[in-house]
Amino acid sequence: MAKSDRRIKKTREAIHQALIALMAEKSFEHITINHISEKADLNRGTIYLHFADKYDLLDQCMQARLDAMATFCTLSRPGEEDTDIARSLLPMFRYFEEHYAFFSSMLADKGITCFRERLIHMVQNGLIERLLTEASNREARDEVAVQFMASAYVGVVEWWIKHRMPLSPEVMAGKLWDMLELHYAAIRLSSTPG
Amino acid sequence: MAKSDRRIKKTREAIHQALIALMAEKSFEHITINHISEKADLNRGTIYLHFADKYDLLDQCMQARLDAMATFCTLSRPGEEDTDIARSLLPMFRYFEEHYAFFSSMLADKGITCFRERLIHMVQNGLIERLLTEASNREARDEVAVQFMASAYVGVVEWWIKHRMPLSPEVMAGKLWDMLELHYAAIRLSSTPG
DNA sequence: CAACATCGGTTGATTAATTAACATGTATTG
DNA sequence: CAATACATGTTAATTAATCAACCGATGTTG
Repeated sequence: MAKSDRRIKKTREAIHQALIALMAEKSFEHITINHISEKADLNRGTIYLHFADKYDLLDQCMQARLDAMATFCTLSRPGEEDTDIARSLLPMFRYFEEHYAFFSSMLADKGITCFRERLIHMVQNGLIERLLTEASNREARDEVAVQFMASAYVGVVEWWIKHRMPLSPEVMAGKLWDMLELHYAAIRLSSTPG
Repeated sequence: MAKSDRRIKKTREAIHQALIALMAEKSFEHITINHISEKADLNRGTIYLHFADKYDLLDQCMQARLDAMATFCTLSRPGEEDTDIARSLLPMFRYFEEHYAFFSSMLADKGITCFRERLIHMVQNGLIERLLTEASNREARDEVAVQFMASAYVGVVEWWIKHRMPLSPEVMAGKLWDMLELHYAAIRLSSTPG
């Protein structure tokens, strides 16, 4: 990762933004390197200085957005060691709202299958596991329960984005948190009876 | 004018936009080259590759906006040889509305005196003279009348911008055109009596 | 007064982006 | 089929932007 040169950051971001903009117009398979270079106002060869092909570009673009989302969620949480994912939900929905064009394209494009899996994976590692590995039940983590909650989580997010965000981030964060908490309480009850 | 390299255009535009953004925050005299380079996300030395100092930058920035405004007004006029400035008024007000931040800063900053003069000069050359030099009275142009109408024109624009655009571009274009036409008719009557 | 900070302007070495060509493949079309 | 038009990668030479210094001036602060 060559760092500390503004040109690299600007160029990569311009290419990313061009791809995102084009994906709002047409499907990923119909987008060409020429289109991207024209939209980004860059020489076509410049793209190959940073990306092997358009699939590599899509891969890096996805990962960059997901990483940015993750840092955005953790950074905008004042309570540090709370391991409270409730505070992460609202920033996450706000991030989705802010980058609606990107996530909507990613979820709508039939040719892109890995994005949803990545999102689930990120939710698993970053959020759900924190909840299920609290001090009380750190040793008794249930992989199936993690998968269950992460899938439900992402499913709700997907519904919200595909339906053009009919509810506010605040309402969505509240609803999702209520359901997660409800299920979490049920897990605790069933695993430690009496 | 070194042309045909995208980097030059992008860099110059980034510096221009940084200056415009900073002028919305503080007066021109309090803006430093450091501020501009930080806001534009450029190396400080890069600015000196394009501009002698911040005054040269302001000069070029002003001229670029005024030139863009002129071409925008003429380009968005379908009727070619009509010499009808009425069609230019609405695009002009729309251009002002679009670049409100820039023009508002330029007119508000006490340290900038040449901008209003340039605007008047542009209105004179580009618009008013067309009106007053029609076939009927091409030889009998009145310099005082030109100055009169151009000043009135710019004064109306200045009022509109300084008052935060309280009326729509359509209404403003209509009002200004009515007043110009009224005065023009009066001139014709007084110069060719009977 | 001396130490310190900041800005303006310049410079040299380095790195990235640009242009304009390649060669190749793949459709489309007359 | 031949011609045409694009799209994909790659390349060499050129140019622009970057970084990290430098210097002198100016101004602040202890």
